[in-house]
Amino acid sequence: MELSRTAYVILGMLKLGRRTGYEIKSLVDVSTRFFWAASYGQIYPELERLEQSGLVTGEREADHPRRRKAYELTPAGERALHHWLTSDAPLHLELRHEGLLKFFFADGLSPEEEVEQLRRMRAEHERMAAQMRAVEPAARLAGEERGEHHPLMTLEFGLAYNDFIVDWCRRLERRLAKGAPAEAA
Amino acid sequence: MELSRTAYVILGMLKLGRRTGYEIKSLVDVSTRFFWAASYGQIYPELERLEQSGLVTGEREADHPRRRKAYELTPAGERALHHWLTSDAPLHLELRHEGLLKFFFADGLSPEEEVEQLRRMRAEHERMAAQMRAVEPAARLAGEERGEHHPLMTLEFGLAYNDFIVDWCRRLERRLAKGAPAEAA
DNA sequence: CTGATCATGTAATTCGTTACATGATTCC
DNA sequence: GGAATCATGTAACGAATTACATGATCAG
Repeated sequence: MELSRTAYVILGMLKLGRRTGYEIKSLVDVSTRFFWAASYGQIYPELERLEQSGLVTGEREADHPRRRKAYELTPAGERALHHWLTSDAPLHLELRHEGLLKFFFADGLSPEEEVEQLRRMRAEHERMAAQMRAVEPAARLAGEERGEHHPLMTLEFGLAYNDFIVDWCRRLERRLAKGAPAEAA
Repeated sequence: MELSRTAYVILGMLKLGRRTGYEIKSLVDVSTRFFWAASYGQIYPELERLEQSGLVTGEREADHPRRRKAYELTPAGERALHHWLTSDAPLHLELRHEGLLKFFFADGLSPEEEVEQLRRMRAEHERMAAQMRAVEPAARLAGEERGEHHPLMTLEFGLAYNDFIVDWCRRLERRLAKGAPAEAA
């Protein structure tokens, strides 16, 4: 029974608690999104499939003021999640970075044009870092309350990661500003 | 005239010299692949489209021992490339990292299981770094000869980037080995 | 009462990979 | 002579985004 990565995102989120598709999507958008995104177009059909295969159970909540269907993990779902978490299958690793792609081809640009591009790339990573810092307090609180430290640690990684790229951009910008030679580090 | 990112990869590679589709693919596989991949299924049809729109010209090489079609940039192709390189359109930035995804959900794992996963993630990044180091001398030489420093600088970034992640994994592995508390950095 | 948010879903489209098919040439 | 590499292409499939449709409820 091969599951998609998105399926595991869902199983993982349900391990953290009973949730609707909408809630899963909202959570993803402030947490895993930075290294694994998911859209409604994936989540709802995948929930359907997971229920069909008995890895999750959905329940219409009659008490809730809104019409909604909340899901939780079945024992089989827990097992599937744990199996994936400990499996030695090759990891899907993928980076698509248009800023780096442009930089690769930047030999024809003037120093001014190049600095401008580096600034734009840096701005994007600063924006991401800011978004992460915005959710950090909530993540810290939730983590402490529930004894779950990994979501916060992943967030810290994301911050360090973005800072790393921001620093790299900044160094190059400075060097180019000083009538710089384009020599490597 | 909106072009795909893959189209720009091709234009960029042709800016560096006259090339066949096969050669472009080979080059991509040892250079941009780490932050922007491309397959034959994209390259050949895209070359066709680019020729149709007059951004590249292809020529059957009669002198060459093999039957092949080499392409080069037209002035319009050069302009399109330069326009993209200096444009302020939002950058496509995407990271998909199954290792981080697992780490995010790792609160249920035993320290041993977690260390094992971190090791696997580290191994993948070490492998990538090794691949980059393998092509580094050639990239350095080619860059010096032709005065094109950015491909090499991008490679150096890739190395630093992978080392950054490798270090992060290593730190956590050590902490976990010491009967570690899972506290954040 | 009105806009924001909660909530569920689907259809169309785009993007990209994988696998296959084919054949020539070069290296050992 | 046979394996590796050069070389071009396509078809099928899968993964994911975007946009759309729909409607209820909540906050001001």
